Amino acid sequence: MVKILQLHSDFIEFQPIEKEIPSAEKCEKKTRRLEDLVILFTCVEEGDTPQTGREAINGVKEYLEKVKAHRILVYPYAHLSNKLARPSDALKILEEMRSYAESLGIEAHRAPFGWCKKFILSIKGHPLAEQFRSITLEEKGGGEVISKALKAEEKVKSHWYVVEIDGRLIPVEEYDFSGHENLKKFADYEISKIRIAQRTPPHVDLMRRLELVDYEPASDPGNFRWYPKGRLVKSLMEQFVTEKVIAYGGMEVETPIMYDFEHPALSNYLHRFPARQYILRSDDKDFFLRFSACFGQFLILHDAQISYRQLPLRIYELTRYSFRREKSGELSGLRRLRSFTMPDVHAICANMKQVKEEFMKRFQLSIDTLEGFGLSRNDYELAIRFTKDFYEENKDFVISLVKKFGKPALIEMWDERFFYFVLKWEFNFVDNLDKASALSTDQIDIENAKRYGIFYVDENGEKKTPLILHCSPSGAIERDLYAMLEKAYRDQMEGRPPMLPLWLSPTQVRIVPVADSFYAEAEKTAERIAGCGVRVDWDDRPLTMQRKIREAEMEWIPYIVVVGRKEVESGILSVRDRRISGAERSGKIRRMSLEELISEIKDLTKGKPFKPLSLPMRLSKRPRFYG
RNA sequence: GCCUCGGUGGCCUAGCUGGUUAGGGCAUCGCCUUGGUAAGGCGGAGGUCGCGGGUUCAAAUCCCGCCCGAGGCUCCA
Repeated sequence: MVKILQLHSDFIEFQPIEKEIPSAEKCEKKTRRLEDLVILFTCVEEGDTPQTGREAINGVKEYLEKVKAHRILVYPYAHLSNKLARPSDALKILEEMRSYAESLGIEAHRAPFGWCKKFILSIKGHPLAEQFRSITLEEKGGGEVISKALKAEEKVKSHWYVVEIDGRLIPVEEYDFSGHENLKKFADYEISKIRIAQRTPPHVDLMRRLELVDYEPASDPGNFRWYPKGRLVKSLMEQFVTEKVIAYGGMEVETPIMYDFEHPALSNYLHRFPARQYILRSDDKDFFLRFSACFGQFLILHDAQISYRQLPLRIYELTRYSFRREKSGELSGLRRLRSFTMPDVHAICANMKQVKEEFMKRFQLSIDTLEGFGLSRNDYELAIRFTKDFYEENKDFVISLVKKFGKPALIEMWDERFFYFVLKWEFNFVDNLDKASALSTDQIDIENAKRYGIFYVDENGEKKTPLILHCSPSGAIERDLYAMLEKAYRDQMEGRPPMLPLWLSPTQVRIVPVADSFYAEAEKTAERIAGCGVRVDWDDRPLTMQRKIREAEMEWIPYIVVVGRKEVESGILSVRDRRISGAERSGKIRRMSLEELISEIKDLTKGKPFKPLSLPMRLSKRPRFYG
């Protein structure tokens, strides 16, 4: 097996110092310098042949094209193996590599063999600059140390289509996107990866200004602090998804956030994603922080006694948190974090027929969940990704998803299966910077039941391996909030009042007394409303009424109630309704009784979770957390 | 990780072709104002100008190194 440490470098300088073996090559002891090249620290093992060397160079050539380099240096490097080839064979193969490379039009150099050399080198910093390869003839490309999954992904050949609701598959480049501008943006983002924006995403300013969430400089990047209002909103969102999933039949569990690196069932799964976890050392054991809820649930299912009678069987956890150590440059506000909250419901199914039925239910569940966050089908785009084989056998099923969705969808088709799933779909949100990211998703997993030893017993008493569906009906909660804030920003830009859905607004009703002589009345009103299960506060600060209204508007409070002499005398409230556009400002004021206001709010928030306000009801008692 | 941009009281920011006590706005504190649907007035306090080094008579300002952040590339189970 030829092993190569392959380094895309700015330069190398090397100088032979003394012979290490008697058969060392003849050479001058002077320093040589080469610039802008790929260095191949190469180790030749027993059994390698010149053909192995040529094969290695074929791989190198592909790489050179990718990184746009033209020069290589074959540098003998014995330290990559403990079963080295005989020096004479090794030298022959190394020279073969050099000359073969030259025959391919590559400028190829070789460092002298058998010498102790000193060297200085500078490696370029891009992601592909450092690679390790090992080449054997029997198994082309096999035995590579770098992640198989990441490798596989590079090789994946994708074919892109848009599918119409009538089932026609149209190659993306031929599709007429008029009337589907958002889908166009999404497709552009996915395929051509055009990204221009050079500004902070709008939701980042909003999340801080509204005192919802903020960066935490004392933590690792991508780990956020949640202020009281943000925690309240997030907690309601979490509760909402959980209630939805339980109604669908999910059994909620809770599992550890860290797992043993060496656990046999996990290591296999894990080694597909090297260097992306947080590692935690405790005594002399290494743990990783989970990057999804799969582990805990699969381990529970592994130990469970499951009968075919119980299928489909749904198991659910909302992870707070899942951890993914994304590269620092990939992080972006609430859109992409290193720790995030993820509802994850798995269903184990006996067969494809059951999978299909279950899949449709979860598709609807996901639509309903996003709907609850105020995201309608106009706000996101469907992508469906599958292998060619799966599509050929299940065309109707795939099309039925699109039909149910009711809009054309983006299709990615793979020639072969490189992942553990044969089909997945996502709902993708496109933000104000034209960047897309996945919210809800579901996958058909045909691999992990076996990997984790999950079985059910069928009607004949035989152990069977099920299929597993992985669904997050909302996607990461943080990302839902990101989508809501981005949507609100867009509303504002287009002249509509930005706001969160009523059931998620931290303050639903703000009472503003006209003067401090009405403070007692304001407080009484607030308390009556609070007693009915509505989040209400009142502004007792020494400010003008106009000022208080302005600040309430800037907090996106849906109902602002002014209390003064008129209201006390008539018993009718003056309610400023945020949903009524500011164009005809006087139209914003609605006259209604306390009971009418409360029943309107109850009505509009029906079926959604409620939590009481977790801040003092008197504004003067609240600290300012940001700004 | 690389590239680009940035870091000035809690927040936003002026100053940055080097030169008085670093200027303003918001918030905070105090006083006045008691108001009818998006900013009432006056005053006070609050600053290691990210960190370290260098150049200079003199550095927030110029140079070097580092730290942190954002965006882009890449990546996205």
